Amino acid sequence: MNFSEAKKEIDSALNQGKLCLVVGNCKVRYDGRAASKLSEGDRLLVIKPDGTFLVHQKSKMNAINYQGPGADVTTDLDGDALRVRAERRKPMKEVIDVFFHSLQSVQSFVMSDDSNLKLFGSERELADLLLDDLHVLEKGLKPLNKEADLRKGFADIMARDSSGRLVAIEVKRREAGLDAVTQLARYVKELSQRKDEKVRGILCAPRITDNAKTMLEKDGLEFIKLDYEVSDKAEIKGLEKKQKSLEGY
Amino acid sequence: MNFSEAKKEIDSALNQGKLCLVVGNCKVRYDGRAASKLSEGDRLLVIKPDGTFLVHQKSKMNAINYQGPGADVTTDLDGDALRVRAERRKPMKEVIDVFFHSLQSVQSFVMSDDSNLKLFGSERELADLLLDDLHVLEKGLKPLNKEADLRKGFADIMARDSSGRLVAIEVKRREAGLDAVTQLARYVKELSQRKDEKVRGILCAPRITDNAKTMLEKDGLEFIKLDYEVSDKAEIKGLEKKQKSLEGY
DNA sequence: GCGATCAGCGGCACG
DNA sequence: CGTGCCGTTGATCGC
Repeated sequence: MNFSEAKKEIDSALNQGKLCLVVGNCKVRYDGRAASKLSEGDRLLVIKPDGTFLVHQKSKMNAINYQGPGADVTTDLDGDALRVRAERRKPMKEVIDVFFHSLQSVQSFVMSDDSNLKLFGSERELADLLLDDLHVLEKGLKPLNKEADLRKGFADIMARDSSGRLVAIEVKRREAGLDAVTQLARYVKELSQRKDEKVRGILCAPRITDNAKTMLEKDGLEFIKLDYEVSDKAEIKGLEKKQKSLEGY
Repeated sequence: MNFSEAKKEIDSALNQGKLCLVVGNCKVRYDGRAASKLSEGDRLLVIKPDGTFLVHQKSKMNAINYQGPGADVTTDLDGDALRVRAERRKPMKEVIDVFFHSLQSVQSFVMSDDSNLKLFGSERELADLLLDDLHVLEKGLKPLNKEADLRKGFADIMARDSSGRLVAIEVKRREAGLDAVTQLARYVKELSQRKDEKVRGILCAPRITDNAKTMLEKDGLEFIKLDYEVSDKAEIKGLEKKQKSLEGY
């Protein structure tokens, strides 16, 4: 395909707010938050109407080079190559240059789409469901306001147990690692200082790594295994108490 | 475009290890780690030779539905729609069904590409550079990374200061938030317990949020502002000591 | 707009 | 293989 035709096609697509796909052999250069070079190879370039700019190789899920929504895309005939540039200034100045040396295809499409994804099984959804069934965790647990105590990030669920102690509950939709325990520990620490009372911390997840469990126990926190099913409607399938509090350290 | 022709084209592309692009109006359903529904709209489907399966809407960087490398892709004429399915069993059973009701384009391409990205400015690179210039952080700091202290999760750099105290240094390539402080605090805590001596913790980043700085100071940790430039070769531009130790808590 | 956190995170490196 | 953690993380939500 001819470069100047290709340039026209891309420019026109950009102008009309169409999705533009370019396949060809290219080099890529990026300079911004980091910097990168990619030597010649066949790639797919996707340019979306919102400025999204994706350079895909033949494997892997993620684009090898990219620019998010809001990028300014321009084209230029640069000697024996067609240069497509995506530029951004918002977080900081960033530039991607794609130098096409040969083209397999340039196409553009009108994309009409008003639909939003409906997702089931998010952490938020699980926490909401659990809030309505706190007794499955422990008898006598009474929910407090869900997330209002701290402004700078706090536990998913706050509650009081049957003996009146404050309980911070962190829900994870997948295996909990060290970071999850660290996070809960921070919440418990800050809360107990703020409220000047002992606070329990419960981590709910379908699984926990060995290291995380060790650290959690050392910190006097608790883990409750919580499996769930997703099927149009996120549902809590069951749970298994595995670890009780060690009463401080 | 005709569905049965499209099916043939896609099947052939899959068979020959080509990149396949499909643009058309479709519905999408996903069931796996979570579940989702997406009603009709125009989308781009990218199928890579390694099984990568991406459904892109007209905006945003990330695919709205996807399957990673290793997915098994099949097609089926399903009444008045062309169904393209990506199935995976590896982490767990996951299925995406894309139902095309009309097609704008089906194309496939041979993709020859042996190049790897050269990236400059990664955290690892910054840490390595800093390791060779520890004095810019503080006079008398001596690196001791060869000890390879902990296996599972540890500070980027370990050193000893002029008075012989152990120092854990965490490098962040971007603004440090609460999580970065929490992470460093965990390292320092574990290390001081393990080594049975007081350990200093230094966080190096171009910026730190207010909350994070507050927490860091309360935990007796230190922050050193560390700017850098990336230009073909990651370079440490300068630094600014901002916060000194508060001598334990 | 900043900040904290989630994500079907993905990907990598190391044990 | 698990596990920790970085990422040009991106995207969302609350303030």
